[in-house]
Amino acid sequence: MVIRTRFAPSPTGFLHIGGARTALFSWAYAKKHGGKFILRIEDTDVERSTPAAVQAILDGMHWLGLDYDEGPFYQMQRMETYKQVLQTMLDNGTAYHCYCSKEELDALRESQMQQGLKPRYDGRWRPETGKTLPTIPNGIAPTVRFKNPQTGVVAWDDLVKGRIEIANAELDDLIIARADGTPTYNFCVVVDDFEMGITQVIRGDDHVNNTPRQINMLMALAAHDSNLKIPQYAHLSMILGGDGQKLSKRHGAVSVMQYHEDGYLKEAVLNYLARLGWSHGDAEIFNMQQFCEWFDLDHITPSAAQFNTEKLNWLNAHYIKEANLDALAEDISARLQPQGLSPQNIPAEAGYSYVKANIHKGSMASNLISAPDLKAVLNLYRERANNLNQLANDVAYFYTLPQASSADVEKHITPEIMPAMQKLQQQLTHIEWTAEAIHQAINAVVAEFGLKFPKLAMPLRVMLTGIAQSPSIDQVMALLGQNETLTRINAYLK
RNA sequence: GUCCCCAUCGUCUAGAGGCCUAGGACACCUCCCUUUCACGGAGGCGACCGGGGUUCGAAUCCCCGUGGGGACGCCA
Repeated sequence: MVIRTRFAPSPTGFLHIGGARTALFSWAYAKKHGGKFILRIEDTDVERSTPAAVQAILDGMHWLGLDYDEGPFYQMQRMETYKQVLQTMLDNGTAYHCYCSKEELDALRESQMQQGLKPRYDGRWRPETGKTLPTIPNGIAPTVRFKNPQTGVVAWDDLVKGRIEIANAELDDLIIARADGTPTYNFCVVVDDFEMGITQVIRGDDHVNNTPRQINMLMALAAHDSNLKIPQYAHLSMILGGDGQKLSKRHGAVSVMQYHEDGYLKEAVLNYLARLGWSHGDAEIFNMQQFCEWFDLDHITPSAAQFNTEKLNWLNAHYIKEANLDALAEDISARLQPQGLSPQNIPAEAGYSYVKANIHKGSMASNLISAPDLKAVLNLYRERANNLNQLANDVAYFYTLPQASSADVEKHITPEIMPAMQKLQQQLTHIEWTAEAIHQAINAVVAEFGLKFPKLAMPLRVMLTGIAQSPSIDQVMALLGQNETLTRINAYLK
């Protein structure tokens, strides 16, 4: 049997982290078994569905690389099918018209709640042999309800939660078509999962309660269609926010694209999500190919998982170190643009001063030199970064003049070290511009003045990078370039 | 309220009756490395919700509590 899974989001908002994990698991399950992954947009709620949300979902999936084999299918374009099935059910008596008004239903619910009962439809329009139905009121368009069995139990072996049984007595006759004739969610899901040949329904925990109703409908349909097979169900428990609270629009339910903007690599997000609720022994770091080979439903935890940004950061750091340098440079370059810095677009011959002229409107000296190569810079910095925005921020001083804080200047650039700095500056003018030679030059001055290395390295950091933390200062200088290094030092020597 | 689900370090998890003195990872702490900050390396702290069973033996199975969550829409 060919495995067919689907991801069926409703386009009422962006693709959030929970939806992304559901999609990831469905996708991986299909990949693992050489099956098909189908994308279906559940847009039957005309009020809340928007084209923008559809696009947001598509964008999110595209960013993560969750490609689908079929679809996207839009339920609103499948109306004819639903109407046909609806008519069939009406004809064969598995569904019926209900003329209750919303007000009537609300009143019913309220009184049931007050009596401490489970709110449910009381079946007043449910046809029964020997029962007289109320008189059909004027001016009320009826809804269609599914005639749910009233006795017995519905049961299924949930692929993550195990066997679940629910008494039919707990279920009422749900509305499957609105007064305006449009079908509702539970009905469309049933028709689509059947017609699209879905073999495993992998979805959120919040659908557990819908499952018995859907199975009942499927069975009603099956009675008239021998091809129908009931899919297997796997219900994923939810992802909680870092504080253990449920994620919601107002509570940290961030769009998956937000992670992109916030400086995360898709590899990190994917790896993190894969480990949230699923495990493969002690494996923590693995790529999607590996994941697809390992993935199974047996190792999904049935309990809810809390989102932990710290661990995501750790994975992000790992993938930044592993990233392809060209791709990384492209990404960082894009993150530098908003700051007016575009290292990759600088004409080689224009060089570094070109950038400065554009940023500082000519306020800097304009020695014509080359801007430091972004890839080389990133290679030096990626080891210490766990976020792309942070990384972009860290390397920005290579392309624009840094502004040191007065605290750092006071602390490190003391009058006492100025003679040594002066000497170093002179030495720097006539050496070969390599990290090694620079290192030797600093060492020589340090020895001559009886200092410790950091005594000179720290002020250099502040002068050159604007802050007191950086990679090896000799390497920074080598990359910054001789002219720019001297220019920045001179600015402090006056 | 009713029904359903869940329960191992702070967090993500391993664990399918003896391999458990409960393993790994993130975070945290200590030390090492060191040219600052990071990276990295080595250690450390730290959990089976409670109570009853079943069994020679239970984190693992059963029951009851407790706690948490979900669902009860002409939303999906």
